[in-house]
Amino acid sequence: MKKDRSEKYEEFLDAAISLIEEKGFDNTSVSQIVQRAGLAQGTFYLYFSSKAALAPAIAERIVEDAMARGEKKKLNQAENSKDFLRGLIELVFEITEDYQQIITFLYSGMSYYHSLEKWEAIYDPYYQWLEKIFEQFQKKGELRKKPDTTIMVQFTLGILEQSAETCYLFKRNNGDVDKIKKDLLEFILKGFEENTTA
Amino acid sequence: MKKDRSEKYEEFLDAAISLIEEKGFDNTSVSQIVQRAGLAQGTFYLYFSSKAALAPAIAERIVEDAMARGEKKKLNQAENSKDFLRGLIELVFEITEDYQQIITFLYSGMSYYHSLEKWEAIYDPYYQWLEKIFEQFQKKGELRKKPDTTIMVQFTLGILEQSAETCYLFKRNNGDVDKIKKDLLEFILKGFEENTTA
Amino acid sequence: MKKDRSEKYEEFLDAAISLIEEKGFDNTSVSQIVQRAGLAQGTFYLYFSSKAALAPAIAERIVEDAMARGEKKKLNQAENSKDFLRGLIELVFEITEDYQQIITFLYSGMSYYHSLEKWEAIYDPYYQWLEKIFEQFQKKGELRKKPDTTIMVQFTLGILEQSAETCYLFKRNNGDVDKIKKDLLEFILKGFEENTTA
Amino acid sequence: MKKDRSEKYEEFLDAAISLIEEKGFDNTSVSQIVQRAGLAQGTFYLYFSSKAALAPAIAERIVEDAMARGEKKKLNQAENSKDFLRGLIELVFEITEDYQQIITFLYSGMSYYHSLEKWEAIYDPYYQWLEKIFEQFQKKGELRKKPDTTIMVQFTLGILEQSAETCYLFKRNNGDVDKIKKDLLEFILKGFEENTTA
DNA sequence: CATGAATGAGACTTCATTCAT
DNA sequence: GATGAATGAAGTCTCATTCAT
Repeated sequence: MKKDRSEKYEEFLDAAISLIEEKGFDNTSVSQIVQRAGLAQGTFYLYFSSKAALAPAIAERIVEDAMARGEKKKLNQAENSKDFLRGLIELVFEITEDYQQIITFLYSGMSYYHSLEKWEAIYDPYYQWLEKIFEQFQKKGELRKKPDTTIMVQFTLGILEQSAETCYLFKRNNGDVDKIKKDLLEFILKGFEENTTA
Repeated sequence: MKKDRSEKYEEFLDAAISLIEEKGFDNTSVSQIVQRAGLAQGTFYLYFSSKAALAPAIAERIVEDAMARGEKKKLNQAENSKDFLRGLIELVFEITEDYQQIITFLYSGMSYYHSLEKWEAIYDPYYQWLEKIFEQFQKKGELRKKPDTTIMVQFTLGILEQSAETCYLFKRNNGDVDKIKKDLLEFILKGFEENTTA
Repeated sequence: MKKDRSEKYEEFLDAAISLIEEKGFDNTSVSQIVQRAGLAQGTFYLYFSSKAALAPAIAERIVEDAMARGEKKKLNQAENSKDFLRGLIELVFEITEDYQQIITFLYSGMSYYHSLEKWEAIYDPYYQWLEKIFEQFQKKGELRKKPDTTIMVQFTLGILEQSAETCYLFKRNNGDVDKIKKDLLEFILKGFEENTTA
Repeated sequence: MKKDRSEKYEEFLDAAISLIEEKGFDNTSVSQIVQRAGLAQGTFYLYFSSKAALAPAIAERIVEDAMARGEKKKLNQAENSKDFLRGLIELVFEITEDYQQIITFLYSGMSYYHSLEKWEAIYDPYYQWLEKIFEQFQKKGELRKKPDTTIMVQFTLGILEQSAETCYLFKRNNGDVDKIKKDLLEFILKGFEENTTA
């Protein structure tokens, strides 16, 4: 089993992600995955030690995708915290729309299939990257210093993910997605912004 | 299949919840459930039409439990919004600690096993109950009017659940749970409180 | 378990026959039968020692029904062999139309569920009754003497049942049922009638 | 699932036929079949999509067997209609002796497990083959023209199958099987033969 | 007599994984 | 490396039958 992404590794991952997004992890069989990938049953086990090994691989893929999109959006070059947050909101909503089911599965599958350390290692770069940006704006004096950036990232991602999920899962608030985003922006800013009124 | 909660219905539910909490839904078999419940295999199907029918039943149970605990905590009689939120934070953290895995499963199982309408019907009383309390404090002038209570509840529950989950799943912030709760309180209040400083 | 036909005994039999006719014996469960009969699960076993005990009871019912219809048609008072056969053809087609699936099941279930002697005892009155009529016409000189009446009955019933079954099962020959009946009449008469041409 | 008769496909079919012959279709389980075939449980489903898929496969096998035996007997090269019929009687009795229970099951299982069209397609070659032979003798002037060959075949097969079944199922007429065959021959000839006496 | 909740054996089927080619 | 037929354990669910009320 090689982990350095070969062509077939990626094909299996693509197939797996699209199937799990459609039917959930447990309702997706290895044979469906290999069929969609157009490869042979046995070949799967040349690239993944087991079906369960897909979970961290998928998480990795999503984290990388999120960061790539964030950099394409030039989040770290945002002029001010408001613009940055606006971009982050877009990012989280996009990712959630694309990987909704997968993400929820990843949360539920985490503890059973793998060690938590493994998961933390996977998500760490993403968190670190965001913390760094928050720090920038703290230094610039746009954001408060009190909850440290770890917490800020945690809270921000928390509401954003949950809200995006609610938006796409239950299609209530339908059409008002933009209003939700606006409310979120305001809510988070109020929570973290330096009191500029004083 | 009778759904009016009989003694055995509850026994099956107890067994199912504890097992799913331990191993996840798909890794829990009906035979394990009946074994833990001390009943016969066939009896299970007298109370649940299928294994999948457990999901909404569990959700119902949790919602009822949450509301019962909330009422015991007299959340709706809180003197001010700060006390109320403090209580709500406690509530969400407690529920999450007890039902952590189950809740994540419920999110992931929703779309595959049942209609969204069913889920909304189950969760509705809980949301309504909270919205009503938020309204009280809006009327008292303690909370802002702008994001309507639906959104307030959604955001508040969103960060609380996500944060509690993060706390208990990854045991980082360990010991600092109290600090997290304090930060959450402050963050939410800043986001929704009427500017009393002016 | 009483075998002398009580009201409930007949109700179970009615329910069983209609269900088996719809879905076959093995796809019909005792619980479906009691439900259609409007009685309780346990009550079934007061009237039938087991599900398998239905088979001979049903056969009995059909044989009785066939003979009752035959007597109502006054088959034994037919003026000549042609009229008699015409009536018999009608009878077999009617019975087959009403009990099609059941009859085939009875054939297939015979050997597994019960002793052949039991079956012969059930069908015997029917055969005897027909043999007696054939004899009348033999004595009158309308039918040949050579294949004895046992064989005549066997052959006649054989083609009639098979043909009726084919007509109703495969709906080919559709509409031509009358033509089939005419052909059957002619065929059987040619086979058994005394050569009146000489 | 491959249907092109592989070695294992035939092994499963052999095992299934012998078991069903012994105990009937519904009393035969897939595990018994695989056990008798000496293969694994899962392998069965590589060759048959379900247990029900056995039914048409078995029918196909029997039809092919019947035609192969018929050709070996050179039925279509019979010198006259009498010889042909004698051969056909032998054939039907042999087949019925070998596949007695199976054939009855096929009749009863037809409607529940599969579309009638499927069944007709399976049996069609057999009927066509026989019709062609009957036609030969019609053209030679040995058989009457009036009931068309479709009907002739239907009637002939009808009595033969029913009689053979009766012979082997109820073992009455025991020893007299030859007499039955003689009577059948005479009966059918009388029914279809051209009046050569005139 | 009648009831119907409870039982538990057993049926069908799926699927992750292996291994000879 | 790649293949895909074969495996057999395990899962969900049904159902004939019993028995306490």
